[in-house]
Amino acid sequence: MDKRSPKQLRTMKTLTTRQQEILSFIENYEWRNRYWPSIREIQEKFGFKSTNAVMGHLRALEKKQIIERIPGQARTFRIHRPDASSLGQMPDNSSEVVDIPIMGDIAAGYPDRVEPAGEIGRLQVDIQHAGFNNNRRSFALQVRGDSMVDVEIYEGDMVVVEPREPRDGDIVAALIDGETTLKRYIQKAGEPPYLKAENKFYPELYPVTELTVQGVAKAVVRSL
Amino acid sequence: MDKRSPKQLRTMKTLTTRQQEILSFIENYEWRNRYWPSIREIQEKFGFKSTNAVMGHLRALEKKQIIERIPGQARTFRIHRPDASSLGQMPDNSSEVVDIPIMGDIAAGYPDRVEPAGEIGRLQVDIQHAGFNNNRRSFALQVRGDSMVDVEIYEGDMVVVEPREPRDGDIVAALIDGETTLKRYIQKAGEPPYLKAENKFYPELYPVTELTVQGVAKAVVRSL
DNA sequence: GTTGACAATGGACAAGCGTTCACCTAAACA
DNA sequence: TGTTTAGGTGAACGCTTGTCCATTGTCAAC
Repeated sequence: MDKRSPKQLRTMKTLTTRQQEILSFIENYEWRNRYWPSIREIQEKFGFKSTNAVMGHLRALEKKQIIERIPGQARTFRIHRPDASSLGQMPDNSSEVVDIPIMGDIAAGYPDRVEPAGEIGRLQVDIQHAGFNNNRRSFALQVRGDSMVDVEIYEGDMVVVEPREPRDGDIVAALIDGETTLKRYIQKAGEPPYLKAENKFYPELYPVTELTVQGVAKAVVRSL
Repeated sequence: MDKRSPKQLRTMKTLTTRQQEILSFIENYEWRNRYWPSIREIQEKFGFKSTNAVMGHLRALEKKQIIERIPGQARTFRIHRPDASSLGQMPDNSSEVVDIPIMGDIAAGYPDRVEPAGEIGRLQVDIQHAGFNNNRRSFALQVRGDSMVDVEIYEGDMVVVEPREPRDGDIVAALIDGETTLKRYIQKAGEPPYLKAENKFYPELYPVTELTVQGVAKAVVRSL
């Protein structure tokens, strides 16, 4: 057991919830806009009534060497996190996204009917390759969870999904328990089809009902 | 022959020398610093005695839709540079799809100079995401070998490579022993850069010489 | 010879924006 | 019980920075 208190643990390198939120927003903002936010923009986003609230968090992040700033200069950040799995998470705040949607959560139906709230980013993918026709309603879906790690699809990856009837062996985007996940579609002759996770620690099998399968995964795109 | 005079040609879409210089500086600045320059920094770099000299060029670039700016906000640029080479060949007018050659083997030099024989397919991708929209001469490279399995890049995957100067931590396409492979580019302050395989069974380090690095990997695409 | 794009000077204003000082609350130490 | 850390309010100061006005000059085109 780690004898240190939660407090002590937090003061070292880990970030507090608030700090993580601030950091995520900053990264997210730059990712969307290609430039950094001003302190007052951060303030506004979090509803602070003083810019100094932001300053406190920035100072903390700077002391922990997560971010670096150039004193006195506007909108200049530098983020030291080579690890950057952060791109994959992007909590919320993606309000002003302009382009074609990456659906973070298509829980409640077909992608056509999804609200803008489900969009967590933009990505235009069109692949004419190996049967991936330049066709209609394909959409990108960002992967959460590790149900497909055995076929090398990881959290944060984007999967291009084409809405169509699945065939045996296809990887499909499926609606299970109100959440869209990736599963392998299995259909043997004379038997009802079912879904299967590609992770040996997830031995679950899922029945296929109407509206379960939303489309077939055609490609994985991961930005580096 | 084009009957229009050089002048007329220039007024359309091409940039004047000065404008090209300004644009290059801005792009370059952002590469190095990860944030945009202020107008006075541009002014100083070019030795202008008035900020308005810069303003004129920026207005011109904006009118030509090369750059975009947010009025009144500091250090906010957005650079739209549709790849000149791709502009001509877009399949149908599906906005900004770029088709990227898939090079099976780029052993003998820069991708520019590669013979069409090295092309084993074409991949039509348009990703407006994480800096990938800046594709000048991007090309796709099919991965052979397992030198990058620790970052989940596998044999058969296609990596989209953008020719440009690498930064510390980038994954780069590098020419080693007459063969193009993927490596991690490491450059610590005050030290010469080197390349490193992302596979714990490949502990090799490689020095960086001229012509070694061909570009920076921006995305992985795997068709399922 | 006039027009218009291009390039640049010089000065000044106002908004954007980072920074700081004083002060407050709550929880976690020691 | 006093002290530290995280989180926040409120207001003000002043540098940074984008913007605008007036003016000058060059060069090719009409």
